[in-house]
Amino acid sequence: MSVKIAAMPSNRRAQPQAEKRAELISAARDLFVQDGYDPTPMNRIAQKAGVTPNTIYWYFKDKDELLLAVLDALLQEDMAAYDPVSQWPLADQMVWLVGRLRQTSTLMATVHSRIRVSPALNEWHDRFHALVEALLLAQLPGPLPPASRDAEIRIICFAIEGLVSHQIDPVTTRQTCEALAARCLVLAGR
Amino acid sequence: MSVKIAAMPSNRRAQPQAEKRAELISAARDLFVQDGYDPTPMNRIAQKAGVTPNTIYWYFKDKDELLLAVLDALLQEDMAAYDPVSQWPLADQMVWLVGRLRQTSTLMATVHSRIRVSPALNEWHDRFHALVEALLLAQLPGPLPPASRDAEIRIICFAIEGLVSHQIDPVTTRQTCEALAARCLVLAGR
DNA sequence: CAAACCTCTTAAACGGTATTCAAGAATGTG
DNA sequence: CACATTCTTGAATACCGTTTAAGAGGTTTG
Repeated sequence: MSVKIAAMPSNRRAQPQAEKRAELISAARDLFVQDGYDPTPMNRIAQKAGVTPNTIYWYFKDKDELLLAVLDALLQEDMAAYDPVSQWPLADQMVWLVGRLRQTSTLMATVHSRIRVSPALNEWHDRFHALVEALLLAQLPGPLPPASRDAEIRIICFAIEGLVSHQIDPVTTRQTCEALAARCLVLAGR
Repeated sequence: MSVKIAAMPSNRRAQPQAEKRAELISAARDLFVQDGYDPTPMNRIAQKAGVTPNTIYWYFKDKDELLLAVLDALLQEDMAAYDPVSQWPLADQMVWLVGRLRQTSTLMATVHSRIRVSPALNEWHDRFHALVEALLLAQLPGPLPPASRDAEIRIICFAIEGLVSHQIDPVTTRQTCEALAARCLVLAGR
């Protein structure tokens, strides 16, 4: 308790730090999306990134924390891709979103099944839902009565989740999205 | 290739067979529902049933097959409990169903996340959805145009799944179910 | 320059998992 | 009593996520 009291500045090379982390996230993302979370051993992630499994644990506390980073990366990509879509008709937006999320549907199922076991994942899931609901709220036509408005948003949100996680043919998917959008119009027109 | 050609009649004790199997299913059910599928080792299931882990593998091929048997048992109970409920108003039925399924919501998430990995579980899930949709179809008020009818059933089904798997307070749950039922009335009245 | 230090990497080990194997006990049949 | 079938088990296998202890290699400091 003598010498090194406040002498811990963030000194060294900072670039490789972020780069390696990004490489690990990228490798994990590919494998998680393709094979699923549970079936992908840390083994293979490390191998794909050209590293020993232990190395991952210097950058991430857990396999769960790695999953969290992957989810953040995917969400960021989705948000960027959504930007131009936000001008489309509501039903088309839903169809687009379903198709987009379907590519990572296995991870969506993983998130739901790990919510009870990982508090961090639970928080991420809550933030994700809040985000989607906010986007949906901005897209609803006209002023709706707030009581039914919230219910409507929840229904749309859950329906999208259902369409994503159960593989359903494109025609049926579109019909369902049209039905959801039509309902909002009916409510707004009243 | 000489002696025992066609000498394998199904002879022995048949009662203990089914009893032991039922005990294993019961033990697994309690643990799966309480702690979840993945966090429950075959270890503990065997211990709760007063058996060695290996014994389970004489009655069930897999942990997945054991899960399947548990799901069948739960479904049977739910169906029996639903019988009187089938006379209630549609919204009340939904609220009841959500509350009922919530008790096994962790298993529902497990099923969804293991669909891609276990064909048998996938089939079970398909049958389950077909069953729920058939029940819903019988409950829809009046004759609906078949195109929107199917979409409506899907939406209700997915909304119920969403209400079950995301913990949502009772008031919000009821509001959502009322909104779903109200929509059907609007469509039928038109 | 050298010593101390921090960042990063690794080989090896640990505890836990589902599942399999080989052997044996229990139980009805001839 | 032999015998085959049904059931049970102790031990082993293979894999997994994670930890530990040790060490390279560059950075700072005296």
